[in-house]
Amino acid sequence: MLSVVEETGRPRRPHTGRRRNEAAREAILDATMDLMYADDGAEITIDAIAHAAGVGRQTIYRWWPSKGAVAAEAMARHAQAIVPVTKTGSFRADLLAFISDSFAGLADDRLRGALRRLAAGAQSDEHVAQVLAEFTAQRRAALRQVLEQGVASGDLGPGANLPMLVDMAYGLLWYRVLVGHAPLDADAARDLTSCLLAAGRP
Amino acid sequence: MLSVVEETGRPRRPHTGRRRNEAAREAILDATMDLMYADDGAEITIDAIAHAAGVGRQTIYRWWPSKGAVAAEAMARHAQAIVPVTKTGSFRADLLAFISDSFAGLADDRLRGALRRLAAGAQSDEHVAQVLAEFTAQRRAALRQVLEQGVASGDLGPGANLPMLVDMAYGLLWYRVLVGHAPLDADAARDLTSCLLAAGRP
Amino acid sequence: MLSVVEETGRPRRPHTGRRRNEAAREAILDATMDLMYADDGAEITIDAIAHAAGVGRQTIYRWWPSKGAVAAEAMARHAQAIVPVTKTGSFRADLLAFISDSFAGLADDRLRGALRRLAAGAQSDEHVAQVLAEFTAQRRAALRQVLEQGVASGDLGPGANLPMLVDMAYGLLWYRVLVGHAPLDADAARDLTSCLLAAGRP
Amino acid sequence: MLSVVEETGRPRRPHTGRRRNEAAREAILDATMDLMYADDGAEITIDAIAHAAGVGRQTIYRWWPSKGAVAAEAMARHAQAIVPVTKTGSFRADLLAFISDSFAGLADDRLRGALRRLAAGAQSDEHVAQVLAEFTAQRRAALRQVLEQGVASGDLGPGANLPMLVDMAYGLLWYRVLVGHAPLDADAARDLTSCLLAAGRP
DNA sequence: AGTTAATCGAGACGGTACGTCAGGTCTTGGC
DNA sequence: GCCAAGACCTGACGTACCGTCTCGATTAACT
Repeated sequence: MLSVVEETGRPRRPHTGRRRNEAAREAILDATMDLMYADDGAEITIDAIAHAAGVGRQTIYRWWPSKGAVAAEAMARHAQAIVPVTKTGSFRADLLAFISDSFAGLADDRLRGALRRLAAGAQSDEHVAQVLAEFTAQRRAALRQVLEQGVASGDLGPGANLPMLVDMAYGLLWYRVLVGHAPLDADAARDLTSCLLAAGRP
Repeated sequence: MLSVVEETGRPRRPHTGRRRNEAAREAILDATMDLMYADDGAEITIDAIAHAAGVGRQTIYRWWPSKGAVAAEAMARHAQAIVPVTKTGSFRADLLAFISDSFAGLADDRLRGALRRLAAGAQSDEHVAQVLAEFTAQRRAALRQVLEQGVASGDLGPGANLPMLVDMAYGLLWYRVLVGHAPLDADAARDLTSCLLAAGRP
Repeated sequence: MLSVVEETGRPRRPHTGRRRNEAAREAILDATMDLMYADDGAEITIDAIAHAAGVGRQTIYRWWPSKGAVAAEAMARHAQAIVPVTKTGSFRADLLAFISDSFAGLADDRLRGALRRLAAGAQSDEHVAQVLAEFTAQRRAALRQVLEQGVASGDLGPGANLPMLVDMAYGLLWYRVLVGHAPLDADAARDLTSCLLAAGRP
Repeated sequence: MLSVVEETGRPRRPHTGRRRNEAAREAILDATMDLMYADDGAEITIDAIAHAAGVGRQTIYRWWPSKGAVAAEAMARHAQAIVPVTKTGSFRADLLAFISDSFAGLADDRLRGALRRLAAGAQSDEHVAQVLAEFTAQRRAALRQVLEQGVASGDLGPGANLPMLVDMAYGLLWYRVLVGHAPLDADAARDLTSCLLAAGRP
């Protein structure tokens, strides 16, 4: 529909006067995500975000304290429960499904790239660090929920150190994502599942 | 007046003519480490490294392809034999010692900060990524060596998935370093050791 | 505390937003002229201009294509109406006055130095060449105007080759400025005037 | 002859031990002239000269105090009486021939470029200035010699201001070379000759 | 209905760091 | 001692972003 898009391809947002323009805000977050997903390894700059969003730089600085804060909010918007917890009856099958799904999602180069940028950004930007912390906490909680089913079913011992098991699992995932020395494929998912079961065995 | 040091306090390195000046190389790496250890949060600049090392910028660019590569090599130089493999006779004690020592080294905020910078830099700089890969490969090899003693002693089963165990251990370490949601203290070392033993049990 | 000048002594120019800041432009040109007039023989640096003008380097690059172009424009600004055309009634007196004034202005070492830099710069910088061309064209036009009075009064023949006379006059001037083998004093002005009159005689 | 030139095209000069290598000296001067004649407008660098001459930079610095000094000496070597003084019997013809020949030599873009570089370099390098002074003095002497024939023959008056005529002639030449606003063609030579004759007429 | 006020896209501004280039000095190893 | 080679320190270059500032427009909210 031509009325929304100029021939430059830039959406011509309606002015909202003296109230914040939500369309601009979303354009900024969308553009930021696009850039984080981009696999060209290019550094993300405020200029690039502003230009991609068709926005003035000042509009970004008006609403976010730092580039990391923008990236963080953009990531947080997209970090919704990617891996739903399934229940098949068999604990091992449930755990394997959870881990396999988690790994499978990371087969996408662009998503893996975004996570790497997120982790890297968190090391120097407090806002990003917070988003990473919340994001990983959600994931840990989800996995822990799965493992607690294992305790309930007796597949794991009552004294199993669940936080440690969770951290070992996600530790392996992030370690391989960030270092890249080994894949996160179906075999890895199976092996990790076995190790976790053995480590938590009664 | 000392013959080695000018009144400026800068070591007056002897010129080595048309051959690479090893003293300059080491001054650069030392200065880089000093700056990485500095926890003032300041970004490390090529200018800062050059100035601190008493070196021209071009001398850095001549030998390293990027700032990250310098930092990486500086890190690698200091990461030698941080954790010596001990042998006490008991496999569990050896493994616990290795992990405890590894964790203990990371109690230093500045070293942890350097590792975080290293991991973050690896996500956008290919040269840093390579050094991180080599560095972590060394550490994995060291841990694997320890675990193989466990296989030999029968504490671990002959079919234990050693690469997976190693990645789980270092995964946990890096995960907690980079996310910071849980400590790497003595309890964590003990718990991790137990989990690894259980996961690799015959 | 003065409202215009900070304690650093730097004029705190008002920001003009998204429009070019004329005050900055003039500060740049003024600083450039100051540096060109400085006879310390130091090479003029973009950094030096920017610093002296209290301006970022990029602001210079934004508006001028090369260092020479800045210098050229700075020169051109100061070269306005250095030699006013006078009219006394006697053509010979007018011509002598014009030439004498032109020569007298070059008695200043610093102005002569600036012209030498201008001519030298024009040989390798197209932008400077253009400014030099325009500047010299203005001067030639002024002299030609004087000579045309001579044609009108009959002191010069109707077929006098005015462009050649003009070029001979300014040629001598520049030749002596650039080579420095002979002075541009009152005697020289008188002799040149005589020669021009003789060469253009009816 | 192939024994002198490597396949790289670089002359393999014989080493002269602890005595200065004249072949190297000439290679440097030749390379410098080649670069000055080059019409690509590129700045001449010591590196470029050294590389073109197949010489170490130090060998240049050992024998010349500055880049300009090299260029100056190189120019001086080639500045031998380019314009021979002819004698046809007619003073006007002799003068026209001298001026025409002088102009004709400057039809070559590369020679004109070299002269422009020479004049430009003289403004900031004392050594080049000296060479330019000597070179132009030679030319002025040659032209003066021609004009003195005119005085002897009566074509010029006994009180003709020869230095002024000479400077007007060469002034015009250099002015047009350096500013480039008008050509140095046959017409110009003829007009200049006429003006000089008129200006020096008894 | 007119005034005020805040947002928006835009882009100039003063800076800082970048990576490159050239200058001039120094040393090696061969002759 | 001269020469080719090339590393060294220095410093200027032109570029990329940063975060700030102002503009003119647009519109909402308040007279």
